[in-house]
Amino acid sequence: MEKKREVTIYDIAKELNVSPSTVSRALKDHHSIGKKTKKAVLKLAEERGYQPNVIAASLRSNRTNTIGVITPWINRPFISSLISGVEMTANKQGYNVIISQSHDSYENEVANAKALYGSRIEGLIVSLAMESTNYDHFQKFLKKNIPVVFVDRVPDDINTTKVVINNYEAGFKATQHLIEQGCTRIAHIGGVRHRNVYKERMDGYVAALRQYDLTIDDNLIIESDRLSSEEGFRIAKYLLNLPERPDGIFSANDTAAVSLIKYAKSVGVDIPNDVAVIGFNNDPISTIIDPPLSTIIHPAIEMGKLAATQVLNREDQTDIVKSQTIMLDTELIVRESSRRVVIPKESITKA
Amino acid sequence: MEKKREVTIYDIAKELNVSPSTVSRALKDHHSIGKKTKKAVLKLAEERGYQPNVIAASLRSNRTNTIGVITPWINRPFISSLISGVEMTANKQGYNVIISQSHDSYENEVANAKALYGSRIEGLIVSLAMESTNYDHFQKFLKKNIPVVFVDRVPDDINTTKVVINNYEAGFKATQHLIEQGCTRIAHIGGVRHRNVYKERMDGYVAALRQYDLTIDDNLIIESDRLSSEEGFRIAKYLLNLPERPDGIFSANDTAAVSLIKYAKSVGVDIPNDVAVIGFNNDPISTIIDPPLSTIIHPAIEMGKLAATQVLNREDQTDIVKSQTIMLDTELIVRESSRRVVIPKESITKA
DNA sequence: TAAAGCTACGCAATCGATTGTGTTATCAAT
DNA sequence: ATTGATAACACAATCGATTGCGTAGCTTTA
Repeated sequence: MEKKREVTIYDIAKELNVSPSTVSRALKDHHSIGKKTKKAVLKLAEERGYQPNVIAASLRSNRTNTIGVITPWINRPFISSLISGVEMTANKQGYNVIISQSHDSYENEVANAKALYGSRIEGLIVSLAMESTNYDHFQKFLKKNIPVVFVDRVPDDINTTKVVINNYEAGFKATQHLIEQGCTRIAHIGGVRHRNVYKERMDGYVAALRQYDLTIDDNLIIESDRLSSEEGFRIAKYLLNLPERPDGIFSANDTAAVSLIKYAKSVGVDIPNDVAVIGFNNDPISTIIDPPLSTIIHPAIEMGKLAATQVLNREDQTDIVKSQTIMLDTELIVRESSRRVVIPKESITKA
Repeated sequence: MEKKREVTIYDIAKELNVSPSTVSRALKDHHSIGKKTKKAVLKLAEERGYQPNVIAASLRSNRTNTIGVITPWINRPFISSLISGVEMTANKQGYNVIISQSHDSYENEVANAKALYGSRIEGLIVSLAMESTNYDHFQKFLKKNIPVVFVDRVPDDINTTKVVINNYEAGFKATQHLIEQGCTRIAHIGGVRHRNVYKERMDGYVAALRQYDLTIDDNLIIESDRLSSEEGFRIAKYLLNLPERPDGIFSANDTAAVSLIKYAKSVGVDIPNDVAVIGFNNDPISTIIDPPLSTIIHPAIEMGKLAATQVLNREDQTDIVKSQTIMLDTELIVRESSRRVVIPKESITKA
């Protein structure tokens, strides 16, 4: 099988008796090329099925038209939606998106960053691994002025652009909602504290309790490093069997909240009347569980689009604005898992 | 801000008073380079933080170490898991993965294929858009001997490697299971017929009915082009209000099945005793719905890994085996949505 | 009519790594 | 001491596209 050589600008140049540079310029619609020549080049290029060699162009121009993405996993509702958003705007602007996953491991994250750096990506979008507390592996991008945008799970001590949701406010709203439903003993199922999203949701939770003069009971604040379905069951078992059972639970994700509801049902605890529950993320499962789970909406696709926009627009820009945090609002979705028939006390004022 | 030039083999060569070719060979552990020279080169490369320019190497060697993926969407449980699998094996072999989504549109699929072709990918993994019935846009890959592997939603008239599940058998098993539970009037919620997966699931369904001498009623066979949640409701409404209501329903995906169950519950139809239901995919929601949904397991991550393996191993291989279909087995998961207490009639023999 | 200004294009270097083809030492063998 | 073999490296072309600079030819202007 003979290798069919690709058509190059040289082939076209030779055939038209012009120079390769003329062909190159004609193809790029350069002003200094005559109309006739331009037309002839375009025509022949079309005929010969000319495909520009982006690799060669990349080498010369030092641009790859590619951005990279590092996320913990890609097969999770929130993250896959986020990546979907990234792909949409990148695609629209003619950029490729290279993905990689850290599996929540620091080592993988470092390895992925290194690989992407080697691939000469022009921008990087990262949602941090659960494990990561050191962020040096991103410095080489910044030093080379390659924009790095963090999304959702972001570091706090690095000077760059971040796209996040207002986790604090969301945590506050969720908790406040439970309070307004008459809950007074509210537990929180949270993630690891060193990860901004979980810390802030908890902070919001604590702040709400404070604002409404409710006691903060450390026994009701759980820190889980997984927030998986299994963890959800384990935690549910613990919380619902406490001597003084909580009457409201704010979970930092839907997965754990759903497991908790399932467990509650299995032991005859009434949701929402015995215990009101609210989750986080608005995963598909939240609408399926019975009773449907109240939750917080994450604008995942939007976040992806925004992150991509940030990365792409940061390019060849002066570094006046080095750091920036874009904070998106969330929305509280009240469903049956937390909607009580009881009228909240009048003493409670809306914030 | 001064542009820091990257360290090249020329820099290293100059500093060591050797030629760039020697540096290149030393870095690649070529045999014709002396130990001392090799060591010196490696040492200096390390010191200077040399990063090989993959673009330049690509241009010369005509290899990009990149594969492309085109899927309808990426934010769907099955597909994101599939991509996750692709990424894992590609990453392990040092390949990048560029993703793109067709949004189930033929036009997008064509555009994506074109873009990826331009990006000089070395392999392509595709799950077809719902719309696509023409596959010419993949021919240019095949002509250039770039491996194309189709996954799950595959064309039937193209000569290349495919990774699929045994949809026919799965459809058969699902239907047979309903029959064994005593259902005699079984409906099927299917997808568009021109898409292999849906056609085959339906074929399996029909075959099972035939084998057990049940009548095939066209009114009970629905073709939906979305199989969305909304469609599920619409179809549920239709099916459950038929004069002769079906007593079993096999849905080609979980989304529609779950909607159907929800609707059934809302109108007081007992699942599984009035109507037994089975879905397809084992989406997370299938375990959350009450009663839990029986379904068919798709080995999504495995399929992704396999597809990637196929693509990567097909390279620089002679084209002896041009076409190959790898068919994976599925598993029937019986949950409460289809488990009846009734003993199936003795007349029913297992296949 | 000569100087100045365009128009339309060609030349050749460049981006870095790779690789086929030399070219020198060095050493063993006769 | 001469030859052939081998080790260790250098040269230079190559992969295609891009681009700063240069120039021939034609037009315009004083």
